[in-house]
This record gives sequence, structure tokens and C-alpha cells, in this order.
Amino acid sequence: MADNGKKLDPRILRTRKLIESSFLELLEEEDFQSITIQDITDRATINRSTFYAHFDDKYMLFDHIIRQTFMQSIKSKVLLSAEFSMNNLRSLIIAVCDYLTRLNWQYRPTDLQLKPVIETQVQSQLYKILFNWIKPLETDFENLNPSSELTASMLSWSIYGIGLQCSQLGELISVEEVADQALDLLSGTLFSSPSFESVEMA
Amino acid sequence: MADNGKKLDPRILRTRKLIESSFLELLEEEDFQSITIQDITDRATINRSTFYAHFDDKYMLFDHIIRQTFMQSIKSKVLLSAEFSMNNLRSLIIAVCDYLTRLNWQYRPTDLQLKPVIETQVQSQLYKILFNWIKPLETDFENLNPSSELTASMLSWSIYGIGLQCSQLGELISVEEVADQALDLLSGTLFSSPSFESVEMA
DNA sequence: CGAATTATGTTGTTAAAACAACAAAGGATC
DNA sequence: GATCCTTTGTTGTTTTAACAACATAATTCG
Repeated sequence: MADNGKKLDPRILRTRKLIESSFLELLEEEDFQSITIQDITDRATINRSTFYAHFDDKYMLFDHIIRQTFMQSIKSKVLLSAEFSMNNLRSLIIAVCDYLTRLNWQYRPTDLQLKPVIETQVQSQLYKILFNWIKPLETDFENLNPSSELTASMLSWSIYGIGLQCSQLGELISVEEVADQALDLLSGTLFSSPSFESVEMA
Repeated sequence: MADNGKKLDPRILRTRKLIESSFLELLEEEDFQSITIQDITDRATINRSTFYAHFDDKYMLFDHIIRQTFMQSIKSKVLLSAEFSMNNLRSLIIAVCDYLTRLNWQYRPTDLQLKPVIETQVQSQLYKILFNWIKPLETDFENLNPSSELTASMLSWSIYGIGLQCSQLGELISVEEVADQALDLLSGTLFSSPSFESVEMA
């Protein structure tokens, strides 16, 4: 997904990694707001102006970091290349819960401005994952079924919602139980659609 | 000592550090001989030809590494800026023993070719340290005393020899005891010279 | 031994990072 | 509100690293 085929100059890769890891380190030490570009570039041992060759600003960097860490976390727990199945959906839900929970603990929740950024990135990445899963299931009766776009959108928001719930309740609940409950609800919706008649529970 | 006043381009510092740490990592994993320039530069995420902009070859890099790690180790245990005293000399002896012992354990002793390189670097650095200590003690009766150069040379080789002895005997002996014995021998020699009449034992 | 592969150094060109200097926006302080 | 100071973005120039290509040791292997 977004796997750039062209070989990038090693210096670019190195510089980006330095920026990313410096920023992640700083995020564990202080608030997002109080971090300056200079702080980041100092720690990365690069020039301040070089930062702007890679990212528009701090916010774009944060976008990128969330997208990247989210996809890394998901890829380590879910086979994105696999086909759609209730089991894969379950894994995805649990992975999202885990990610958002970790995010809640790892970084100060003081920055209210960050929540919408995280929301946008996580939901849009979920949409892409789900759309790639669902698209192949499209039947010939397109007019009878909800479109893959609509299904992916709805599912992505549902899963984001579940993840948010989990991350807020924290240790009080079992992630797996929540995932199973959510699957029950979702399966009712999904199986009413002809596209999903072949998708069975394990 | 060799403290270059001019500000170096951060890229140069970063590249050198990357080369140095990659090389040190590789030295812990395999023999010096089997390490290629490509191995080093791959791990350092730099281009192979960039290596040659910083070091002539693998051997020059090793020279530099020994010099650097030696001075780092010494500086952490001896105040080089201080003046000459038996106590400082004792600290220096112990520090050299520690360094050479660690070198013996850390890296494979299979590379016989490395010993002379280490010898050269350690002795020459010791010479510089000792010369800077001894020089201020020179009296006006230069013709009566052994020159600072001769004294520094003799002492540096003596201390290197002590360090070698310690590193070979390993845990069998107490570094401090050896240092004290050596100091007894050295003080006999040193105190016969008018330059050292003011240098007392603690 | 001889061929094939691999490692070493070198060179000229291209792309990226460093640097310095600037204008402008944002915050703090009086 | 005026002032000072910090941070932000931008730009043009210089320096360094990447790259590709080459010739030449040095190794490996049949």
C-alpha cells in the first residue's frame, strides 16, 4: 500500500528516519505544542531548513507519524494481503484497539488538538484496508448491494469507534470480548447483504 | 589534545560517527580481516565511496578507532589537564590496564596483525599525555637531566608494558597491586632525577 | 594453473543537506 | 500598545554524499 517503487536516495531515507525517531522521542518527553522544529532537527543532527524539504510543518509530520506507526502496528498483527473474513476482521478490530490504547498511554493526552488528527489518519487508513478487502466481493448485482465504498466507510468508522471505546475504558474490559460483541453486531448487518453470503464465521 | 577548533560540517561528524559505530559493531561480530568496506558502509547507511573521503582504508579506520576509544577511556578515569603526580601516574597505569584488558575480551584475539597497531597507537598517545605532564617540570639545568622527551618515551613504553602484562594475566591479579609495584620501581628511577624532587607520593 | 568472482580504490557528475540571511508571525513582558 | 525575543517559513549559494563507471588487486573455485 503506497509502496513507492522508485529507489529513494539513501540520504532521504536516513534524514526522514532521523526526523521521525527524534520526534517520537520528544513526544514522550514533552507536549506536542512545546516541541519546536529546532528541537526536532537538533536531535536529528540535521539542519532546520532540511526539515522543510521533507515536511510542510509539525502537523504534517504528526500526520505522517500516526499513519506510519498505525500501519506498522496493524501489519504486525493482521495479514492485509489476505482476503476478507470474519477472523481477519476480528484481528483488525483487536489491533486497532491495541494501537489506540497504546497511544493513550504513551503520549500525554493533554493535547486535545491531536485527537482529530489521529481520528482522520486512522479512519482513512482503515478505509483503505477494508476497501481492498471488500472490493473483490462485489457481485454483479451492483444496484442491489450497498457499494464497496459505503460499506468500507461505515465499517472503518465503526471500527474506529470500537477502538476509541476500548482505549478509553482501558484495562477495565477485555479487548477480545469487545471485538466479539462488535462482530456480532456487524455480522447482522453484513450478512443481510448478498455480497457477504460466502463469508462465514470460523 | 588535538581539539580541532574549526566547526566541522554536521554531515561530516554524522558520517564519521556512523562509520565508527558500524565498525565497532562489526568488530564484535566477526574478525577484522573478514570485514569489508562495503559491510561497514552498508551498516552505516552511507555510500562506499564516501568512506574513502574520510579514511584511507580499513587500517586507518582501525588506527583512528583505537586512538579514539583509548583516549575516551583514559579521559573518563584520569584528569589529563592536571599536573604530574604519583597519584595521577597511578590512575593512568590502572586506566591503561583496564583498557587493554577490555580490548582483549571484547574483540577476538585471533587477529595477530592488530596487536602492533594497538601498540603503536596506545604508546604514542601515552607519550603525548606524559610529555604534557613532564614538560612543565623541566629545570634550568637541562644538560644535567634526562630530556622530557626521553623520560616520556621511557615511561610510555613502561606503562604500555604494564598494561600488556595485566591484560594477559587477566583476572589472576589485582590491577591496583600491579600498579603499586610498578610505581615503586618507577619512583626509584624518577626520583634520582632533579626534575622530580618536588613530586611526592600521596 | 587459469577463469570467475569479489573487494579495493579512484573519478566525474548529480542530488541532497548545510548554511546564512531574510521577512514575517506569534508570545511574552513592561 | 510598543518592544523584545523566539519561532516559522523561504531562498540562493556552498559543501558533502550518492551514484555509476572504471581499472586494478586479491580470492575463490573448478
